[in-house]
Amino acid sequence: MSKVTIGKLAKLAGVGVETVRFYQRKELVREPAPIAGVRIYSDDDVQRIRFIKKAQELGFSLAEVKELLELNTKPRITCGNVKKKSIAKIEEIDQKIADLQKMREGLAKLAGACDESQDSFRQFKVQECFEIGLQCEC
Amino acid sequence: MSKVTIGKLAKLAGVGVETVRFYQRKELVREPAPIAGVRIYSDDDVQRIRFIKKAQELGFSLAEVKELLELNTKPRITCGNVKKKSIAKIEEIDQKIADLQKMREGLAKLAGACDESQDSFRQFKVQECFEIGLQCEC
DNA sequence: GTTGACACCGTACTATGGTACAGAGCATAT
DNA sequence: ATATGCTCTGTACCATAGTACGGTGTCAAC
Repeated sequence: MSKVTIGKLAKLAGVGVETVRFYQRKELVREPAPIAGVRIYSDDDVQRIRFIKKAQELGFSLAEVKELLELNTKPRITCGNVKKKSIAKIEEIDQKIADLQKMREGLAKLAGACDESQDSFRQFKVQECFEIGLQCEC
Repeated sequence: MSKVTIGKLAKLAGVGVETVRFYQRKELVREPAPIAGVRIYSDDDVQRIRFIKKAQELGFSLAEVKELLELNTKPRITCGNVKKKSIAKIEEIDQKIADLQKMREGLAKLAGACDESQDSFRQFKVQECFEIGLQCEC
């Protein structure tokens, strides 16, 4: 359990110092009591920031990430409440996975058409490519 | 193939008129030549905007969405180039899916712990919950 | 004992992705 | 013929998520 200052924390988590402070202002990351004027952080804080970045890349806003994190950390939250919210989040995630899979399929078809004749490549059309909307005139 | 004006287009796609115009300025959506001062849109445009919104929810920025869309629409792009880029995007998508699955797993464990005794619920700990960083003190 | 590398705090600026007018024109319903 | 509802162009404003910076303090090395 490494004890580090904010600079090292930021580096370990792959963000800037200013970003850490920003997350603290937003109450996404805790602000330990300063010891002799300096705040000391642990591995947990590194993990937490990494989680924030990951979740963001997956399309969650900071507000949503905060909600996710609070599932775990809010002291007053009840068991049933946690369960309900967890399940709602799982459903959201399942939807995202399904959408990503659709997108993946479309891109795979597009890549596949590139292997065929120029002719079939040229005849490649939207509808076969992505039901969700890419247009193709290759 | 319905022919609609911008208001209907926006409604069908589930966005505001101003958002459509914004996408046009960003060259994400075409701007048809006006007929008697009014632009007419088709189903393809609806689909395209829906795709943009979907991709955004999945964590792609508008710049990335533009790239995705241009895989299909750029006239000068070569077959090999399309293939290479498609495959790169597919890998990105696979990573996102994997991350979402990890997150899903963690949430499922959290929800599961709520079913067990108060005691096991209380003993629930970070490490078992999310390797990627949620903290639990339930 | 001063120079450098951090830490701290606060404020200001930036980029992305919209959202909201203001002012003008057409079109059709009353 | 005029009011309502839409279109058009343009500019200005907004929230989110950082990023940068100025001024201060402390400690450690040289």
